[in-house]
This record gives sequence, structure tokens and C-alpha cells, in this order.
Amino acid sequence: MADASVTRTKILNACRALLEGDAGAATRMSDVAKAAGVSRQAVYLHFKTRAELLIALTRHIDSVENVDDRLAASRAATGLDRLDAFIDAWGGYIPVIYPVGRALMAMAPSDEAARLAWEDRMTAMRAGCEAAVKALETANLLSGSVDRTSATDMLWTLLSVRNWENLVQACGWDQAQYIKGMKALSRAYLCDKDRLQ
Amino acid sequence: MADASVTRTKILNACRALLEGDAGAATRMSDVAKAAGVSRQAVYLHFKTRAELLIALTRHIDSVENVDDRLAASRAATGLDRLDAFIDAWGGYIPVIYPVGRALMAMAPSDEAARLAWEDRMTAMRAGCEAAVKALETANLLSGSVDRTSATDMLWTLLSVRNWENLVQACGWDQAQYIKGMKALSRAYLCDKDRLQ
DNA sequence: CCAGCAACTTGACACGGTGTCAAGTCTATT
DNA sequence: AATAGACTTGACACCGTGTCAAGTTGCTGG
Repeated sequence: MADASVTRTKILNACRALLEGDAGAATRMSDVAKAAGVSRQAVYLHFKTRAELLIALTRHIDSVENVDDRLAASRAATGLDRLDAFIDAWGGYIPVIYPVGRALMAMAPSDEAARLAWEDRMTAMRAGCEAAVKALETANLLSGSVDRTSATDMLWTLLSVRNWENLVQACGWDQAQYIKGMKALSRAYLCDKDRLQ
Repeated sequence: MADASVTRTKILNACRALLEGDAGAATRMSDVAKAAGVSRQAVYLHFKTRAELLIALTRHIDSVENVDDRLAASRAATGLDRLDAFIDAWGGYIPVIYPVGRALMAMAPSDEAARLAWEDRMTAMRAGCEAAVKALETANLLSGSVDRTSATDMLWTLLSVRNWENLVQACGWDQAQYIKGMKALSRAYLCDKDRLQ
């Protein structure tokens, strides 16, 4: 089996499984190698550093899970529907990337590459927030007491992975509760009550 | 100078200063020792582990900054005032513990002691959220669409250090903006609009 | 058929940070 | 002058990441 891409995929899948398992973010390179059935050095042959492996894994998950398709739905909607659709799409995606995200976030304070990679993803997600805010504004639903930028900042913060983690992991909410709660929360903050419905 | 408590305090102050400085959460035991003008082993004489040093520092900061006094004010208020007072007190405290908190949060995934210590603090803070929610309930201001537990979960999440970090550090909000935004946000989610004022 | 290349293995090692240990120094107190 | 407590010095073990050099295996093209 001299097929590099097969080995690469085995490593990525093994890594993903471990991150979703008990070891979680503490998963080491040697654990990944063992689980993938290759030597530790083989892992380094494919990924120069641990950060690079995790970053490659986020991309791998994106393509396996069809992220683009998920988010496309929200782009079609307008007004309040757009906010809801975006929360459905992004909120449903969080549990999928969470295991890798957690590992990346954990190493971010000490690893520049990891920090930048995660920051990039979050910046991309922010664009979705901004678009949702704009849709509300266009529909004349945005509350008069917030400007577009701070509305985006706030929505971006509310929909952060850490808040999902807090509600779902720490408080024990289920996914449906989380989605419902976030929709109610965002709406309560962003929308002008008098103009709703 | 054979006074152990003086050295202990020097170490704590040096550690605090470093955590607030450029190195931030990456501050090492040897950095602390150097800054305190003491050998690395002297630090270990006073604090068995890095986690223990950071935990001791949180208590030290609490006593220096009179945390109890700060939070006492909020306990006197009722109804909506109580929510505002709590947000003022806790929100004003976040920037103070943030540097140590960040270091503790950074090591939490790999250090059980650090994780538990931080979790404890957050649990204590949750009690304040619960009391604020109860005060709203008593004043008949709590929205009918949330039960007391999920209201507490949500408020606790909204007022998390990570959200402060996101808004103030990442988005560049100033402290006053943060406090104002959190008050508006909590109120919008928790309170029944029709019964306000 | 075999030369050569690419993928992978094996085992050793450097580095950085935490935490430990043992022996020594300094100083205030009795 | 002896003792005890606080601190220093320097060495070392451990762990995980990342590197290096020398092998092995297996496919492929001349």
C-alpha cells in the first residue's frame, strides 16, 4: 500500500475519532499514529505539526459533512427567516466541528498557527452574522437601539462555540433547546418588538 | 529577610503583573521567580504546582480587590435593579480576574486542579445569576416563556468571561459598552416586555 | 528483470517546561 | 555557639513535540 492519500485519510479519521472520544483535546500524536495503524513518524510525514493536522482535519470534516450546502440554505432567506436559517445552519454545524475546535482552542494560547486557523474560521462565521443583521435591517426589523456593527458583534458572540459548549455541555441542554434558545435570544436583542409580525 | 509571607506576597504580585503583561497566560514558573527576585525553587516552596499558584492568586486578588464588598451591593436590590446591580458588580470584576482566569482556563483542559478551581468560581457566580432571576420572578417580571432554570443557564452563559473576552478583547468594545450591552441583552431575553415599566 | 523511487518503519535524540531532590548558605533567635 | 527556618544552587526525571538518519518494502518504468 504505497498510496499516500489513503494513509492520510486513515490518519485524519483516526484523529477525528480520538478527538470525539475520551481523550478528547488531550489526544497526542502517538495516540493518532497508533489508532491509524501507522508509525508516529508517518503522521509527521503527512502533517508537519500537530496544529497542521488539526487544521487539515477541520477542512476534511468540512468536505465530508458538506458545510457549504448547509450554509447555502440560509443565504436564500430574507428578514427574520434569514436569522433563523443561519442559526439552524451554524448551530447544527457546531457539534460537528466541536471536537476539533476544542483541541484547536486549547492550543491556541500557545500556538500561533492554531490560533490563526481558528480565528479565520470564526471570522468566516462572522460574515454570516453580518449578513443576517443586514437582512433584518433591510426588512426594517432591526432594533433602533443598536447599530449594525455592534449588532453583528453581539450576534457573533452569542453564537460562539463557547456558548454552545456552556449550554449544551455544562448545562446539559439538548441541541433543539439550544437552537430554540438562541433564536429567541437573538430575536429579543436584535429586533424591534413593535415591528415584529 | 526570613519572612515567608513577605516572599509569598512578592511571588503573587510578580505573577499577577506578568499575567497582565505581554507574556500573559504563557507566563512560566521561572518568569515568576525572576520577576519576584527569588529562585525558581522558592516559588515551588510556597506553591506546589503552577495551578496552585494561580489558584492562590485568584484568592489573593479577591481579598486585595474586596470582591465581597463589590457583590454585596447587588444583593440589596430587588426586581430589575437587582439584575442591573449584579451585572455592574460581576461585569466590573471580570477585567480584574481576567488575566489569571485566562491562564487557568488555558490549562484547564490538561490540569484537573485548574479545571476544578475555575469551575468552582463559575459555580459561585451562577448563584448570583440564579438570585437575579429569582428577583425578577418575585417582581413578576420574568418572561412566561422561560423557566427559572433555563433563565439562569442562559444568564450565566451570557455573563461568562469568554463572552466578555469576545466583546472587549476581540471586538474592541469598551467596558461601559459591554455593561450596557449585557444589561440590554439580559433584559430582552429574561423580561416580559408588556410588564416592563 | 532489476534499478530506482516513494511510502513507510525504527530508534535515537534535542528541546522546553514542570516538578523533585539533596546539599549548601544565610540569618535571626535563644 | 547552636539551632531552625527560609532560601539558593545545580542536577535530574518526565512528557510531549518535533527532527534526523538509516533502514525496509513494494510498485513501476526502462
